[in-house]
Amino acid sequence: MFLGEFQHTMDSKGRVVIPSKFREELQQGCVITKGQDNCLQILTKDNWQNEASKMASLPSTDRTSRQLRRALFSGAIDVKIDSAGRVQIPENLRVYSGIDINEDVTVTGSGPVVEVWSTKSWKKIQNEADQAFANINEVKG
Amino acid sequence: MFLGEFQHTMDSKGRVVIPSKFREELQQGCVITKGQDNCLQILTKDNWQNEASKMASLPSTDRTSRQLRRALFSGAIDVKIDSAGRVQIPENLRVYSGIDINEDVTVTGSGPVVEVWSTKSWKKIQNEADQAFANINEVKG
DNA sequence: TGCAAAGTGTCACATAGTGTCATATAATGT
DNA sequence: ACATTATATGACACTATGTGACACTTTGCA
Repeated sequence: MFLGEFQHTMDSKGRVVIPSKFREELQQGCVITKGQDNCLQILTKDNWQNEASKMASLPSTDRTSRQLRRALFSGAIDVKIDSAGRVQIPENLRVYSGIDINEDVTVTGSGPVVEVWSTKSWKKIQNEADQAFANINEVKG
Repeated sequence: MFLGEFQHTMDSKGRVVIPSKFREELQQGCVITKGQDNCLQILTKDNWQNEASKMASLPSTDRTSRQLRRALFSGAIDVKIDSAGRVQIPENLRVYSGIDINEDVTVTGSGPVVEVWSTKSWKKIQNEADQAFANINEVKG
């Protein structure tokens, strides 16, 4: 279970530090994929296998299934954490997430997955999320 | 399992670089075929055997099956990766995929196969694919 | 046989990616 | 508060990869 919010920067070579609290779970291999709202998701190997196997069972004769498979696999990449606790984010995922070289990055624990955001996008999303959370409490309260 | 998206160009002699991450799995021989939606597919030898035998077992009484089979077998060619990590794409497959000499090529991992696209076509398909993917996630979420 | 076109092999350069280290900053325990 | 440890980040050297160039080989055809 991943929890918390961490500020980092993407270095000049396109690498991002994984918060030390998350490393143990991710150390033996993890997969980065495109997530919702232009964030990136980091999944453990097990978690990824799970997602991927769902795809394998879909028929390749069906256009939508093919498209799903393409989106999932082409948007994913398996990475390993280097000795300084960083992972390399490939070009296409940098573009997708809007994280440029030397820019601020927010890494969040989001239960079963880790999410990586450009800090700009994160701030927007966070406002929305907080708002939604506050409203729910009002209703319940 | 092939993952990721890579930009290359077709050189003046009709060759395309295979991303280094894919080479190990393909090094001991692979087959290029026509794929769906005007992409090209690169399969490992094993995977190809598998596909081929599926095709062979389709009823030859069915017109669609015959067409599929012709496309698959007549469009297929086995290639080897040269010392610079490239494969030669024959004329007929270049035409089929719409990849011209010196043009941009997108190579994607799509689970069990590698797909090769003219970057133009890929951009179109990718939009559709991302859409399909986003919809699924919303339903799940 | 010679010529033209297509394909293959090799090399060198530029750049992107990787590994490592040193310093700066933050977290932790006493 | 202080010392100690862990973590983050920039710098930089090194390696791997991608690309263009070019020469050589093969093929098809006049």
